[in-house]
Amino acid sequence: MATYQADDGWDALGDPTRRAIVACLAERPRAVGELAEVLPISRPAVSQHLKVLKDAGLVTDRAAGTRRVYRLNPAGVAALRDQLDTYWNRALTGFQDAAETPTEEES
Amino acid sequence: MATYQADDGWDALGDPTRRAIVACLAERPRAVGELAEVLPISRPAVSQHLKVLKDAGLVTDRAAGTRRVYRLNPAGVAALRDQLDTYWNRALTGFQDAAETPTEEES
DNA sequence: GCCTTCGGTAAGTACTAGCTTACCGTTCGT
DNA sequence: ACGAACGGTAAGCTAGTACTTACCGAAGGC
Repeated sequence: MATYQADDGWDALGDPTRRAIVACLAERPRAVGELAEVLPISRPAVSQHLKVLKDAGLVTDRAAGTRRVYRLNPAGVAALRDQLDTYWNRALTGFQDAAETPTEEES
Repeated sequence: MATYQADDGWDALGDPTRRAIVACLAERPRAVGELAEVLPISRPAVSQHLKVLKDAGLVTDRAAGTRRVYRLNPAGVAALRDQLDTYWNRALTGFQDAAETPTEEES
């Protein structure tokens, strides 16, 4: 298998093409061929990316005749969102001591 | 420059090591050397990752003597969270028509 | 039944990003 | 002023991943 196996939703979204797929599926569910028409890559490449996204739990697929319709998985997206919330809360509660010192370069 | 330039916070979080750094900085701000002690990589590698995270707006740095203390940037984290919210909302509002058809393999 | 459409898989290639060591500038301590 | 600590940068190597074309199975239309 030359395809990449994502352990994590973050790894899956680390690729710009996969983010484009996710953004596309956020509008409405689409078949593999539809995605390949929009994106600047071949259809097999789309399949490989969809496999990664599916393994990461970010999309779900459903057979519809000969076509296979992929849609965004809200649960997977929510999982990432919760993790970001954790970071965000820790960053705020732990240390506001330098609220007036934003990213100074040097003296 | 052999260092990777992230266009996006997603690209920055696409790397497991950078996620470890972010998780570490979420607890409390740390200097570069402190991070290098905890992480299984060399100090220059940490520096390179911090540059990527800084360019992505996920961390901020502050000079403290000879040391340089990095901390998580709540604004950067919030930006990613908002984007996930958008995806999440679209996924829910656009198509709940198949709420009872989760990831079936085939007939 | 046949052919077409659709999509996943295999094999192979090219590029890029992450790591290392080596080096240099800066700041503090004495 | 000298030395040490801290950290950013350069150059180079390696690994892995994103892409391609070719092939194959499955489901529908006529």
